[in-house]
Amino acid sequence: MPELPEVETVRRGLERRALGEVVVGWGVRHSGVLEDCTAEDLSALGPSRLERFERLGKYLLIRMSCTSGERTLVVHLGMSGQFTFRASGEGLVEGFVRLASGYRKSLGPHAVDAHTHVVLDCASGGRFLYRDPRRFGRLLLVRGWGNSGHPRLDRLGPDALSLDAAGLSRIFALRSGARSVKALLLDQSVVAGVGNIYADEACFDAGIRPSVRSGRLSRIRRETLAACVLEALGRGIRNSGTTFRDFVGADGIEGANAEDLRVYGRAGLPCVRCGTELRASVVAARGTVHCPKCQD
DNA sequence: AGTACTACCTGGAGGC
DNA sequence: TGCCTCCAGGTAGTAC
Repeated sequence: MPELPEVETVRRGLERRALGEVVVGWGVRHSGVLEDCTAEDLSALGPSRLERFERLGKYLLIRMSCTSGERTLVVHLGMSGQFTFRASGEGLVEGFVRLASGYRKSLGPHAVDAHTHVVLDCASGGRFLYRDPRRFGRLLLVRGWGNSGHPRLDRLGPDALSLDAAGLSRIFALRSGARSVKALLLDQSVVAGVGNIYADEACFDAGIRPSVRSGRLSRIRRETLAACVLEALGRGIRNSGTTFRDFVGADGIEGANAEDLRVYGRAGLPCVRCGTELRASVVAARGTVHCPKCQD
């Protein structure tokens, strides 16, 4: 479930740890994760210096200088993707923090296992691992350093963090209609970066029921929702992302935001605001949790 | 055109 | 203990 805050956490970790690394070997173990490119295409890049780590919505954009020119490695983590970097000589991070859910990894995040699909070896001896148990994630290779050049990128609306609340509210006004507020938030062509967790959190913070028709929101409530979306995403980033199962940052460390969630994953538990039992439902074909008293 | 639904994929949880 | 079924969810493609 890597959404904007999780991808941003990975991006910051890579920027801190792996800027300037030169990839010299591409080990593709499961080519199914590659989209519109082949393992041969990657190998043909030659030594590739990683110049910048950027992000657009839930996509990680790795800007590379290759012998054949500038390329962007586009990474989508899908539901369970991990993109980690271990510097040469750096010790393995063994085991994970045990979560409230009780879940715990048996393998270190930097161990190559059956779910490790791509291994990038660097001239320094460092190594990137792309691991994704559920295989919803994808790697794309795009020419140049732009934010377009592939249908997946071209379809995206503005990145949520590129907007202020007023700008986001205006976009909501333009794109609202018969569909639910939750469907609006999840549509990456409206605003890129919001997924199921932060959509539910933002709706709770705004006091808006996720199933409400987006076109029925008043201007004031749209503005509140926009502010709450940005606040929920910001909180997620400050907490280094939400880990329910698989998410880890570039260093293999889990995020702490799961403990800060108000509604997601808390169906049946009391509302933090009023104590009413939180209700589970399906909205926009996604598991959804809301407070029947605080949200209307 | 806008909206809704489903396939993809796998591990984990729960039932028996 | 082990087998089975169901569930989770981001995106693209299809259907309405």
